[in-house]
Amino acid sequence: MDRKEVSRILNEIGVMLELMGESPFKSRAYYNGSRTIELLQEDIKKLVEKDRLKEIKGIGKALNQKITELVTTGHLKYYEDLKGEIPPGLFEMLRIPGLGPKKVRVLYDRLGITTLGELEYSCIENRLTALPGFGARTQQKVLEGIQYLNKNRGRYLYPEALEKASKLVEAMALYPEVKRISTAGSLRRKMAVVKDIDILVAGDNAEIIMDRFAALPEIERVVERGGAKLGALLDSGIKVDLRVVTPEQYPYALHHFTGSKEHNTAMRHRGKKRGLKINEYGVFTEAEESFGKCRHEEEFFSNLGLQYIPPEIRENTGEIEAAENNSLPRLVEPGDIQGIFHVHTLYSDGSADIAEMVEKARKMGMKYIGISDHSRSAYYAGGLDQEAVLRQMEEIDRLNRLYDDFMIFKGIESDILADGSLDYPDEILGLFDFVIASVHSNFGMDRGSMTGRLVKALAHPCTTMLGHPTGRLLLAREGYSVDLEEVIKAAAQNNKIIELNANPHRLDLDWQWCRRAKESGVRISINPDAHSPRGLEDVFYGVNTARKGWLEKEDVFNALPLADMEKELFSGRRYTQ
DNA sequence: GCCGTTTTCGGCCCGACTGTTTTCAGTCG
Repeated sequence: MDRKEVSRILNEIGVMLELMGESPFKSRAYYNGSRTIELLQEDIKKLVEKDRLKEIKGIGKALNQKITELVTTGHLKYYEDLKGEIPPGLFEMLRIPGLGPKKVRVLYDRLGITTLGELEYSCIENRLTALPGFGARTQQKVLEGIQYLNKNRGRYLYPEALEKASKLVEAMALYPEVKRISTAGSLRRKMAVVKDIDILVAGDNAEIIMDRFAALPEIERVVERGGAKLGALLDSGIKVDLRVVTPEQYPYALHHFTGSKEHNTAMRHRGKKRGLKINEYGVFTEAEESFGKCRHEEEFFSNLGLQYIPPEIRENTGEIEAAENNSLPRLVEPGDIQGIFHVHTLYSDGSADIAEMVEKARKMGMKYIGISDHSRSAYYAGGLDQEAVLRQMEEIDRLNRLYDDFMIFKGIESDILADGSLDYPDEILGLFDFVIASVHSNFGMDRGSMTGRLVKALAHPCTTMLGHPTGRLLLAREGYSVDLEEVIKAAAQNNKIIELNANPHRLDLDWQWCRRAKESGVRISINPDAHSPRGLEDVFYGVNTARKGWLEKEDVFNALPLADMEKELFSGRRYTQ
């Protein structure tokens, strides 16, 4: 059993313990354990073999024993017993806003409700109002919650949420009462998928600011409102939380509401050890006096003896320790990107010709572009036969003569066939400046076979990089089952690049794995997988993910200047007969 | 269930908001 699965089970145990009314600290121990395993850098099987799990902070005797059982046998009796006691429908009920473990437990104990359907029926029958801690309002909210769940899965891709949030922020910034404003939360941390939009405002009159906000045309409905906080639904269904603080509180609140929760928790623990209390209003000594003054987040961190931690990496994965030691990475920036690979054209399923893609790339300030249409097996996408490959190469040669400050590299996105081989004979593959090897078929292979398939493709001398390594489509499709640890190892051994597919529906490799690749010495190419000129801009979503994965300029393949890239692609890497 | 330069027992991050209550529990972030 792998790391991800172990992490999922520990988390589920935490939830079940809450549902059973166990000590909240006990379930928290499982949540912490789950998170720790999820972010584990080392191979969990090896840790178990060497009996080194117990050295990890947060893994004690009980968790050590349980994780060991899971990893070695694939089962955990404790987990299965718990599962036997709790109807699966209770987990779904937890997704309803306003229902937590305690209330779900009451519904189960008193009304015997075990599914969303039964719950909806009980609401309609007006049975919830008689329960302790419930009333008419709660019953109505539960009913609405069920309907909302049915209508919407409630998770959104980053670009959609960003667009909506930016509109709200721009509109609010025009009001004189709004002194400062920013998005916060997962959106500011640039997560690939977000649940809601958090907006923080500094101002002295919260009531007026909340009135202004509630009156914005995008706001469909205000669902909660207090003295400092307003929750609303947008017409698109996205939940927005607005929080108003005073200008003095703003930097602290911005840090607090940016999170992540895990980062904040660790920051507060660290503060507490130094006799400081950290909350959204400030940093305070034990005598409740303000500790240091700050106008910006930079000062918030420096007052606490830390380097400035960029929002993207506030995930409590070592950033606080690094900030303490002055060893935070210098994260890659959009301006570091020098060129763009993985570009489709009219030759296969793109919507523009090579010249149009080149012009757009040049406008973006790029110094090179790597054209890579689909290979012949990708019938559905108009994959290129050998004749088309040669024709395209001639066109690229012709276009290249037009520029002395820009380079078009000849490439292909070659399907990785089921047996791990590439889609053309080596004589053809050897003609390309670069080859992206990607899986587009036989997604259902078992983990071992799929891993072997990718490892074999990476070992091919003509392969330059591995495209969209897991094949996932966010909110739509799980990736294929593959052992990324092995894939990264193979990339390192063969000196190959791994793509970070920057299409916002993919963002594949995920940020945790970017970091793992970096540590293994594997460089990442941030590729938009563009099918239109506009699509080239997706590369910047990939930069977000790369930053979350602690990548620096040196870790990013397409941050290489043109001259260095020419050396990379025109020297020994290619297959020669 | 985890943890310990005061501790192997007694803590465990913190606060706002809602709806139910009449002083607070539960939920959420």
